[in-house]
Amino acid sequence: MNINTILKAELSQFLNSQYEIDFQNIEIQLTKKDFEGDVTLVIFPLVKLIRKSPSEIGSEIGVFLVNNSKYVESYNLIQGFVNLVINSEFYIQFLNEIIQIEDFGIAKPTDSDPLYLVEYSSPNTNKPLHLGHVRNILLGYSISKILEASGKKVNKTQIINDRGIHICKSIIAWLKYGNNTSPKDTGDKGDLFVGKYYVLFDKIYKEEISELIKDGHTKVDAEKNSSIFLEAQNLLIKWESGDEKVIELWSRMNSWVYEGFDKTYTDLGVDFDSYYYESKTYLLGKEIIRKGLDNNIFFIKEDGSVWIDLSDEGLDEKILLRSDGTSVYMTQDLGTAYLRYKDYPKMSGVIYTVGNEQDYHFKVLFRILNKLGFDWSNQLYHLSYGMVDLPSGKMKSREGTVVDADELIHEMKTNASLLIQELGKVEEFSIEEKNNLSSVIGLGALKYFILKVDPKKRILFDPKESIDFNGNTGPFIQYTYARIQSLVNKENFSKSTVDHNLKINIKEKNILKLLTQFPQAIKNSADNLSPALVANYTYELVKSFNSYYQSTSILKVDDNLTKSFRLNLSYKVGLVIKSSMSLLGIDVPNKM
RNA sequence: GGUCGCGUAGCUCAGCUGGAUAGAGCAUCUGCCUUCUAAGCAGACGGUCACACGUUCGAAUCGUGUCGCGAUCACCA
Repeated sequence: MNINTILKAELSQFLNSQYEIDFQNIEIQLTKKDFEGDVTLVIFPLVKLIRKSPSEIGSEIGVFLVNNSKYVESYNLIQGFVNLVINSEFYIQFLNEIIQIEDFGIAKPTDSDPLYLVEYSSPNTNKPLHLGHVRNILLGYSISKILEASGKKVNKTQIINDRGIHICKSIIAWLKYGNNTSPKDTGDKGDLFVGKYYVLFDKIYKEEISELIKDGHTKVDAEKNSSIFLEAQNLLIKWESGDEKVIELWSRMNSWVYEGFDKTYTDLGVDFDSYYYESKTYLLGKEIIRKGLDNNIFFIKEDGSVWIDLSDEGLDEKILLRSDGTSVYMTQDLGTAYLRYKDYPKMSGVIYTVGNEQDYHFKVLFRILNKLGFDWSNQLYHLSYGMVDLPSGKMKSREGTVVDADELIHEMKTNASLLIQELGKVEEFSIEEKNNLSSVIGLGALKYFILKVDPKKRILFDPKESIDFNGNTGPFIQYTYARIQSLVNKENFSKSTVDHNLKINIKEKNILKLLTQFPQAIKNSADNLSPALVANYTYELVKSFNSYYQSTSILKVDDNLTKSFRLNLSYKVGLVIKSSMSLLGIDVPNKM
């Protein structure tokens, strides 16, 4: 039951009978604050068609709707805007309708719904996850949930960058200085353990370079001739040739890293349905390039490297295979894309959650796939998001100026825990309950902080200033949910049908108005690939409810009908908050 | 230099496909806990929507240009 569609139908009936015009696109929007009314019709578009003044048309429509529509109580006309007051009956009917639907607004996709692959996280296996990954992971996970809620089947996936020179660097440093230890020996988290050797490699590499420069080499020359670098390069060649010892070592180190990543994913409350590995797709990429060469889509330069020329499309030449025949980033991505469509032939699209520093890369990737004649190339979307910057500038893993994901999660929980103690609301909680609550609130704050911002905007994160727990934050929303649970539990509430003739007040109407918009909010969020829309919707609803909560004694009325209505309303708001937060991957506590 | 993105209150951000007097939070100030949880509520203060021109009944929103910030244009990933 949607008031907009009802009104549109009634209006087009009016226009048909009075003026014999068929006009479907009547604009209906929410009435602004400070004006009386619930919804507003913008009648300027009709002025030209009907050739009457806005005020004439407006009052004709207003009178018609008041007389003919079951739900329009009154109207007022201001400068070409017809504000309609919708009656209590509509809202109560609406509430009665949705109270019966447990997951109001949330679709449950079936096998017949279109399938989308959402790729996110996509880490390198040579170092731990950092704040940038956290934004990526939260965005990807949330958008998967939102797509599902809007009726699409989703397969959450990642491409794991498990091969290449960067892993070889960690391996070399470990071989030289690792004394054959494993994360178990040192007690480190696996990804952290391997990351340490990556940092160590870089340190030695830099030392060797400056030595070589001292000895008279140029910088470029020194970079190419550093012995540790040559060792890493040599290792990569051995890896590509399938050297058993190297492969064994490589997969052992990777497995440490995966263990570490899994821990972080669990902490963040995200998961995946499928995994792709570059080590398994880069050869396929090479094959595709060979075919492209046969079809003259690519060309070979004198040194043997393979390129594509996109200069006629405003892009430039792009390398696809190095002169030594080894693959580059693009090679792997071509292979991965192809493999995915082989695995899921009926797929309706792939969404790549990758930072905006790679906008150009994806533009080129999609163009190449198109040139290769894959008809699915226009179903690929790059969900591009802005970088997370620190006050000191960009995060650089090699320089150690990164905010480590695990540390950040830990810190958020600690801060939440301190606040819980301070507020002293949970003294009767067990240690376990307190820990759980700290985790829910700390993570809620972190997730909401990141997701409420438009993905394409960059975020400035100051590690010194911890994320807020007041105002437009995750904990604020969680708090409101907890209050509602408290009401519901206190009364042993069970849902019921509310009497049609009850009159509702302004605040109740505002809340119900917002509830009617929940499905639309999800749809907008899915269409724009932006969890921020869901986040902001939730905040509006929560604010509105809080105001109601504070000004109305929800439980303290003599009239049982009114009390029942208030409880039903509160209960439903609670459910919508919960659904909405779950689309952001945020849990809500029953008590806090 | 080319391309892409961003620029809204002191700070952090909303503002959906153009609509009325541009909205929140933080910070500052004023009230409100013997009343369902004060992580809250009500209010005050705070704006040349970077700038200019254009499109039209109407522009923060669309177009062009200028300025500022960022990203990118590698035999790195």
